[in-house]
Amino acid sequence: MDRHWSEEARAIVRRAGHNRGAARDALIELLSDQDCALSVAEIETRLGAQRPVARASVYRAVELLHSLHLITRVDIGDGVARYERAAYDHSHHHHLVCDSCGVLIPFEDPGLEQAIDRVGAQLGFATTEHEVTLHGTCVRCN
Amino acid sequence: MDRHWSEEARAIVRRAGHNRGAARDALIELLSDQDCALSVAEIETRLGAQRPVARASVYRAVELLHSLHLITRVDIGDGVARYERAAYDHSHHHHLVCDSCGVLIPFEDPGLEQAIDRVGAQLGFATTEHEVTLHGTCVRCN
DNA sequence: CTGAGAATGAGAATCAGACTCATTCTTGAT
DNA sequence: ATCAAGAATGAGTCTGATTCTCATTCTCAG
Ligand SMILES: [Zn+2]
Ligand SMILES: [Zn+2]
Ligand SMILES: [Zn+2]
Ligand SMILES: [Zn+2]
Repeated sequence: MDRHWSEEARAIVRRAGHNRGAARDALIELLSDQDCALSVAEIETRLGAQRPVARASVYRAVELLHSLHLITRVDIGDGVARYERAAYDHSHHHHLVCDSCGVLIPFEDPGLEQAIDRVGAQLGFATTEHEVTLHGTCVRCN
Repeated sequence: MDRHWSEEARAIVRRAGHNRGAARDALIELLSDQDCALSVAEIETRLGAQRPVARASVYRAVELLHSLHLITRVDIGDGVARYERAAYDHSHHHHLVCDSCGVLIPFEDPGLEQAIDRVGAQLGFATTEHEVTLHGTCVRCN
């Protein structure tokens, strides 16, 4: 899906002083093909279809990629963290969660982003990242 | 702090068909005195100072109050859910989390709320609740 | 006052995520 | 190409939050 992202991600990881590793490379490749967030369990399962990868390695990899701002963490309140690749231009989406069927719907909204930027600036808070999640019922469920 | 809220909360719980219980009443009383969110562990400790309350009871109570929209759940990404009372007029605040010192700073922003309402409406999504969290460094830490 | 049903308490069971350490892989240097 | 040092990985263990179970206690309508 996004070949450029996976190349860039590997380059940034190396520049940060890390050796290359099969598990992390496979994870980067997997995330580059996704349009929305995956949980660690989902990542582990999908990678395992090709070559088994230890859970600890998945956690280590997402932690590193997240600390380098290469992926964003999505928390929809079910106690399971999800991760998805971040765009270089800081463009990103947020999520609607249907509490009835559990579907995760991504959306983008410039007006919302502006409002968030304004809030951080007003309070003198150096915002590095933000999370927005809407809960409710989707069109099919209501 | 907000006597009206605790009375209203108990009335709504009863109307929903639940008997009264000492543990839940104590929890409601505690939350009515708070300005911002508390974790289950914090609730348990503070209640225990007066009369021991089982952890399971705290979890049951916050689950019920949350399902009745009497409290809102705040998830700042540290794996610990926090809860705070909700206002009747649906007014509420969101949070800034300092990733350096961990402080939780509440804020209100009408413009942000409008942007969120607009998004849900545009996508035909019946929004019941939403969560916004900004991460970064606070004034003292940056 | 009583009984049915609800709430509570204590502890076990789950589950996500963090940690440990022995083994394997990368990579710069020889 | 070879080697050693340091990094990454895998398998399993450990922790901490949340959920589940069930016996006991409490609430409240009758
Ligand atoms: Zn997404
Ligand atoms: Zn955003
Ligand atoms: Zn708050
Ligand atoms: Zn809001």
